[in-house]
Amino acid sequence: MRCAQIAVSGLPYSADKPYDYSVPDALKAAVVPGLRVLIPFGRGNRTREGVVLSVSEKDTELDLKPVAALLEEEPVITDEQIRLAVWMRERFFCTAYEAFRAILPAGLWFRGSERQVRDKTVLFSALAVTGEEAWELAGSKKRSAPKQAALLEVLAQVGEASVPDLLTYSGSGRESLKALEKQGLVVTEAREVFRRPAVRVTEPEAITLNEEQEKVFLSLRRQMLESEGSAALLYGVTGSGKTCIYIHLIRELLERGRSAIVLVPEIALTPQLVGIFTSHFGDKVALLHSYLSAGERYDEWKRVRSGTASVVVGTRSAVFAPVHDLGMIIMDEEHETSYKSEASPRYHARDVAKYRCGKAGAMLLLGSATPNIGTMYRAEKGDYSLCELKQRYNGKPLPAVITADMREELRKGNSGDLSSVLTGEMRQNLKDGKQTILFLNRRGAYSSVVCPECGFTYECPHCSVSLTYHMANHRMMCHYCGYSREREERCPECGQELRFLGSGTQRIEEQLRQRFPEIDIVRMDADTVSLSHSHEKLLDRFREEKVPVLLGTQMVAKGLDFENVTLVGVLNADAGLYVADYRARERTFSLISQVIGRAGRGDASGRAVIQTFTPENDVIRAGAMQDYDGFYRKEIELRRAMALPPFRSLYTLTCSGMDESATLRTAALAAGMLKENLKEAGTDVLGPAAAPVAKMNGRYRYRVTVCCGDTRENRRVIGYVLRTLPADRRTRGVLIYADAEF
DNA sequence: AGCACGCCGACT
DNA sequence: GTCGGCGTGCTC
Repeated sequence: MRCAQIAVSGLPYSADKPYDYSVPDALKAAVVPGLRVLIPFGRGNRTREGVVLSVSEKDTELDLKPVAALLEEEPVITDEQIRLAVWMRERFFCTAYEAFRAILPAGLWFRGSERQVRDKTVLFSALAVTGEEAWELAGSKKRSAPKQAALLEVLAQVGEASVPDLLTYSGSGRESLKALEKQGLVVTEAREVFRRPAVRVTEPEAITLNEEQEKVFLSLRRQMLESEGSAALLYGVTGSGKTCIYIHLIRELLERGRSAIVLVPEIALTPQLVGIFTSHFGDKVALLHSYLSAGERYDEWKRVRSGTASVVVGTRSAVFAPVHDLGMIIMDEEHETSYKSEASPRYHARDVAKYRCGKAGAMLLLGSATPNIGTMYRAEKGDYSLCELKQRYNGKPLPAVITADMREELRKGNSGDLSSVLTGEMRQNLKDGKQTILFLNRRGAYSSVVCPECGFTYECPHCSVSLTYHMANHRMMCHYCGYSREREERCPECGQELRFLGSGTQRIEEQLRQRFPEIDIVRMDADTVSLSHSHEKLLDRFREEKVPVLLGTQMVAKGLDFENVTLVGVLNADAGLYVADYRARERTFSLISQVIGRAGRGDASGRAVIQTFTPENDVIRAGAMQDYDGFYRKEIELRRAMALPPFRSLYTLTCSGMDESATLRTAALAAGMLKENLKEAGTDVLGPAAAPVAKMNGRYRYRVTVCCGDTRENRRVIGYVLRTLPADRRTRGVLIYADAEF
């Protein structure tokens, strides 16, 4: 009898394994590995999707269920991709089916089944009256229809917004919006939102390499052509021309009929890069990222698969692009955290890239000005070759860095968020007609409210975090679950007047307006970006209207080039440094470095002001001096001493459940099982401990951390715990998953 | 994870 | 007498 081993959809990790099905004679010819099929599953025999992993002949007349139907005539999944999925399952503790979902574009999964790929539209609401009229109406509706008033207030501020955003920010329901539409105050229309972003094709500048670049290029070229399956680190300061080298290398590959994948951390923030690649390689470039609709992504994916496109530029998931004859994977800004997936499969693009390059005989090229500590260590050890670019192009100097001691400011009676040093420099810039970028570290980017008398704060009822204040809707909101409530003037516990704590971008904007009442400011944070639906619109305004100040979070720190920016400020350099995460120091360092790199990219020499409460901190000091090497030396010794990655792998098991004691009990059981089964010397099982956000969406979260060698046997034990524990009645209602770092 | 089967309480 | 509560165990 013909049998097919099938990876089944919708299973938890604990039930995931190949399931045997019989292949009816009529389907015998078509059922081959890689084919997606429909199969009956479970007692109810409900239809599920599956992927054929292998096909075999078995004489045992087992009572197998038959494959019900085929989802396609020819398999879309290659043998290579099946092996990749199996590898991912073993390494990242996901089901095989989840791995396939990551490997293939979303659009593919909907074809043939009931869901269809359609043009994605989103409802947008806009004011049908002027902003002033809206404000007035909002005032008069405050009593009779507070929800409508809230909607009008938000719209008066932003003009228009998508309906989901609008409802979230105003805390109102669809009914209130309908009422406003009926009154003719608001118009709502469906709009296509995910058009393929028009690529700004820059003129294909002549990219001649300078002496240093030429040397690096030649050495990488030799490695690429001669030692297949190897990896290299291109360590180059911001503006040293890494992109030029990428282009020259890709050109060499294309001449030999091979393909390349270029990974970038966030495509919306690197439009220039996409433009440059398109200008050099034209139609050979395919773009793969999450801002494309499922249909568009599917089309680009097909161009890659057919071999029409041989240069893929994309974000994390583009590491799976099915290019023909892969010759190189480039990971630009390889230290960026967005390369790690936070949902199952919890993979790091670097690990997948390494695997694929090894199998395909391709070169993995990691580029960064502040390499990941593990990457630099491997380069030092000789696992990766190391190429260094030290010169900034045109010999532009790095900005002068000034550290502002915020304790000193406090002593001088300045309790605001802007140091006198920074405002002084800003004043100078305004006089010179130059622009300034102010950067607020994410940790401090939102403001909460506190009672100075009794310490009361608003907490989310579902998550163990404080609610933060949002100017757009004047409401207190939870960043994890979206819960919102109104803010009171006085403390509900003791009646004292409530005060703001932390410095939201909005609050800093207020302080800026007080100091510089005459100037225009572009604020770029999660709120303004989601309401305007674009980073680019905000950045264009900053660039083209030469707005004096850009104030924002993380996103302003990325690879943006502004000729006229000569001053950058990091408002809270040390926020995020003192958190319970061994990567905090590394992240803070690269953040500071990156921000400093933003200044002085034009002709005038730049300055950077680093505000901190701990100017003596070694990370801050190394960051301010742009001393990656010094930072790396110290950090790698710390890691060695504590036996953290890259010296050992780190596996985090997270348990989450509605019942706190059951969740903790499950974590303790997991810790016990791990300790019992991981006998290898140099293995540590830590915890259980409450996760940094101990409660999210009503679920308590406890973690167990395992530090051990990167071995198959260790992963087998962890997999065993993940499969066994859910069957234990003491863990009822508790979810368990694991996350790996190598 | 779903989903059926099972064995106990309050209803026509 | 039955409808339905969710605890238990399995899925080729």
